[in-house]
Amino acid sequence: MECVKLEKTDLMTNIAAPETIDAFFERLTGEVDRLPKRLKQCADYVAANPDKVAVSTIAELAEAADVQPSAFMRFCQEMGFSGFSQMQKLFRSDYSQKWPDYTTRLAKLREHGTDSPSALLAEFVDVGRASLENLITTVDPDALQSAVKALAHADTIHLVGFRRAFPVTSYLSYAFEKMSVPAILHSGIACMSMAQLIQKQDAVIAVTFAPYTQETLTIAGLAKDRGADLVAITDVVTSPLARIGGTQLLVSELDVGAFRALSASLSLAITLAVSVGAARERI
Amino acid sequence: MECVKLEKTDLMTNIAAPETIDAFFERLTGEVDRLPKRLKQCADYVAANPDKVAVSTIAELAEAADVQPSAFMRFCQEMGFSGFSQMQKLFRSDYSQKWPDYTTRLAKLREHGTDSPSALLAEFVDVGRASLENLITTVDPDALQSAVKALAHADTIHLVGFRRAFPVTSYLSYAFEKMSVPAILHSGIACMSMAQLIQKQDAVIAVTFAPYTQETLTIAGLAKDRGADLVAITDVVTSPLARIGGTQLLVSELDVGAFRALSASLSLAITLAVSVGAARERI
DNA sequence: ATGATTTTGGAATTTTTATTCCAATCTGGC
DNA sequence: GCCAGATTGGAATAAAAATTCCAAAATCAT
Repeated sequence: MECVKLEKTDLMTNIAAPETIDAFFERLTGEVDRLPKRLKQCADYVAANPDKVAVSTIAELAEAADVQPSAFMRFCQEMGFSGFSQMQKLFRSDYSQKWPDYTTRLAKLREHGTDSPSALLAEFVDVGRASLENLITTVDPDALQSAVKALAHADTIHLVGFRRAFPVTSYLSYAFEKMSVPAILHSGIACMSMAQLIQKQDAVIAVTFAPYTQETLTIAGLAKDRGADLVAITDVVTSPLARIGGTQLLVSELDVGAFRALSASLSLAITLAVSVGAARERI
Repeated sequence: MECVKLEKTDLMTNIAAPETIDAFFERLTGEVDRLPKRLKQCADYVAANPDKVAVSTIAELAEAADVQPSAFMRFCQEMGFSGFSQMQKLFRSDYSQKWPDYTTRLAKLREHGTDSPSALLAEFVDVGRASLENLITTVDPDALQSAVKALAHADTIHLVGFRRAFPVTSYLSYAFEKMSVPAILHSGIACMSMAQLIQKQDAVIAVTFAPYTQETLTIAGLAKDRGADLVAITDVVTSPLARIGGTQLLVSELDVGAFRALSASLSLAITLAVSVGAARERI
């Protein structure tokens, strides 16, 4: 392995920068032996702490690797980047890879006219997978546990969620029925409110995502006033539903264009239902 | 080293900055109602994308939240920080914690206790992902294409699916309504059949999985007899629904115990809806 | 409507951070 | 031990980012 150096154009000696983290590490492994001491220190540090690169300044990294900032800079260039900033950009985007910008991706798909149904399906599958992965970080195990507890002790469980949230509540309704757990699906048929059915010893599962459905908020508020337990399934902490109180279960679902996947919400719902069903058997 | 301004005590503006992400969100929840429009936009964006805060500049975040950088700055101060940098520091320290990958986090959820709700959640998430991956291979692109074509040319689209399939049809109903596509959800309310509404020029999306719902099969058969187009979403080729004819879209959903995930079916449904919506616009 | 008060957008300023440069220091071959 | 080339440290500079400031716009109470 002799080092071939192209002295030619000292200007553009750029051997394309790695475009993925994998490519970066591949290159790093190949190069690490022929790096001088200080640069090797950088390599070792980055290999051991890849996550730090995204959120630190070059000075911090240099200090942590026990090296001068300029040395770290040279390391970045040695790896094919124009400098630290470019390398950091790669590390930052790799993290957000789980949160890609599907909205613009879809727009791109559209303008190319290649929006075949199967391409769209691939998008939704991708988004669904990402949402599911995300679900396990946004849902707090303790909150889930206490939601189950509250629901297991309720006389009757009320299911409240309309429009986009209706698939979630209707699925819950199906699951509870199958397990003989007394649950009422607030269906909104004939615009009749079933809110007055909610008793103190009952519990309510309310589901709504932005833009929030007023009716759901109203019923949830009413339930809280009556002293019923409330389990709120919504998207973010700033959601009006989350602020009513009760146990919050947060699901941030990604969307493709104007439509949100429901995979994560449904998975959370069925988990809740099955856990409650099991818990009630034990009582 | 923090210089705490104490001279101007016009308000209790010197509340200590949140020291954990949880404290931050708690504060955010309490404060969000007080915030004016632009600042609330910041709050919503941060609540929905906490991860982005760690790896973006204030300008990037401001743009994403559709706000001026100075507004975002004010938001940070409103939350008790001296400025954006201090707030970012908090988010950055939290960032490293959640770097472990999907598999690791999943394992962590599982070890919470075998029959705990979170273990079950891990299970459903896993199964959902697998179902989604499977979906890509089981759905035939040509079948999907011709389903879209049939639905795009229909006068009215009828949505038929009960019990476990009802979340799918109700979601379709929501999506079609949003896109102003004429669709009727056969709800089965009061056991009234809406089958007689189906006309020759209409199309029917029928959804049922084992054990198949008789009512769905009946309506699908009737639709076929009348000469309406039929799109069948079901699990296997041997399903009685598939044997009625029409375009088949097969979804093999995995299950956890007695309960099947719905992620794949929902994703297929929304794909169908969006494709049909787009196709009808082009006509 | 009217004026007072809050909120906002955008440019100006300050601070921080990345990058370059070069002299000092190593290293290995003779 | 000396030289040539490679490597390093640290100061100097450039670039980018955060923060402040203030006039314009919006909102509110009267």
